[in-house]
Amino acid sequence: MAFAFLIVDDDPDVLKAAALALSGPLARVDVATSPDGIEALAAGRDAVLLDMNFALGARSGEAGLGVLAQLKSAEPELAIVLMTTFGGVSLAVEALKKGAEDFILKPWRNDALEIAMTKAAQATRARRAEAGLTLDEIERRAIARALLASGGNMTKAAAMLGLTRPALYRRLERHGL
Amino acid sequence: MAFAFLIVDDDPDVLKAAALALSGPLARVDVATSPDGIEALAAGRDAVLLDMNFALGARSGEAGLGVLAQLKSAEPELAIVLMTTFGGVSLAVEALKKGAEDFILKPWRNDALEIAMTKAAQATRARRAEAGLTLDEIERRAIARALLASGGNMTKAAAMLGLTRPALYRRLERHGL
DNA sequence: CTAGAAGCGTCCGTTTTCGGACACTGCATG
DNA sequence: CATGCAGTGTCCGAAAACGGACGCTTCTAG
Repeated sequence: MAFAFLIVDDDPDVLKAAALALSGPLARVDVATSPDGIEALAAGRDAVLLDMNFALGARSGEAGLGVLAQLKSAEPELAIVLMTTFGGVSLAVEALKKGAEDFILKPWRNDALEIAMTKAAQATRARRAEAGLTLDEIERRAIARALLASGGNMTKAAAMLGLTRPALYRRLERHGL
Repeated sequence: MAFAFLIVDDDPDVLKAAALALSGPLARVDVATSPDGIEALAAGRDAVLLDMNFALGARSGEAGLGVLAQLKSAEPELAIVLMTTFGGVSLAVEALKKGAEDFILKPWRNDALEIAMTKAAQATRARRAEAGLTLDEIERRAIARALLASGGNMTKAAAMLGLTRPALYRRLERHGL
C-alpha cells in the first residue's frame, strides 16, 4: 500500500515543498528538475506530479502538455497530476482531455495535494490491476455486477449481459457463483 | 455533454456561491438545503456536491459520511464530491474510502471546484456507460486492449487473456477484429 | 377463486468451441 | 550455412455451450 511518487518541476523550492508535503510512512517520493527521459524516471511509479511550465516565463502550459502526452502514450495506466501557477479553466479542461488525472494550482494546500496524489495513485493501481485481468475474471466481474444491479433477477441480468437465461446459468456455475 | 449537478448544503450563501461557480452553458445546477430524500433528488444527476456538516456546529463530518453511504448504496455509479470547512487528512481519506469521488475544502477556488465537479460528472458517465455493456462488448474491448498492450503479438495476448491461441483467433474473427 | 403475467430451473438435439498438433516463416546466433 | 527458437495460421476429433421449450412456483388483479 506504499505509494511511489515522482515530482517534476524546474524550481527546486517547489520540489522541496511538494516532497515534504507528500512524504510519509506510506509514500516514497523522488524528484527531477527536468522532464528529460521522463519515461525511464516514471517507471514503477504510482503517480507523477508534473509542472506545466519549464521554459522560464512560459505560461501557455504547452511544455507540460507535451510531456503529458509523451508519458501517457508510453504508459497509459500511469496517473499524471499537472500543476501550474497560471491556471485557466480552458487549460485545465484541455489537460484533463489529454489524460491528466487531476489539475493543481500553485500555491497548493497540502491537504488537497496529498488527497489528489493519493487518489491518482489509487487510480493507477486500479488500472494496472484491470489491465492484467484474464477474460474469465473480467467475465466473472461483469456477471456479478449485472446480477447485483438487477437485484438478483436472472432474466433481467441475462438480458443486460446479452445472454440467454440458460447461458447465464451455465456461466454462473462455471464461475462458482 | 451538458451535466446536471446537485448541490446540498444547509447554508444558503454557500449554495448560491457554488451554483454561480458551476452554472454555465454546459451545466444545469439545482440545490437543496437538506439531505432529506436525497436519493430522489439525486436521480438523473451526473454529480452531487455534498456538505459534510449539517447540524450547526457539527464538525465530525459524520452527517455527510452517512448521507454519502446512503446515496452510494442507492446509486453506486453516481459521483459524490464532499465539501467541508474542517478538513483533516484523516477525514478525507475516510471519505474517499467510503466512495467519495473527491474532497473540497471551504472556501474553495472556483477553478478547482469546476474541475472537480466536471471530472466527477465524467466519472459518473463513464461508469454508467460501462454498467450497460453487453458481455460481448466487454470481451471485445478486453481483447483489443490486450492486443494493443502486447504490440500485436498473438501468443502474448492470448496468454494475457488466459486463452489458447486458437481460441484468440476464433474470438478475433467473431468480433471482426 | 381464477386467469394471466413474470420468473425460475432444467432438458436435450444441434451447433460451436476447444486445444493439441502440425507445417510453415522469419530471424538471430554460432 | 545450419541450428534452434519464437511466432504464425490451420486442422479435426472430442467436448462444451447453445437456446427453444417445458413444467413449475409466485404474485398480482379482476
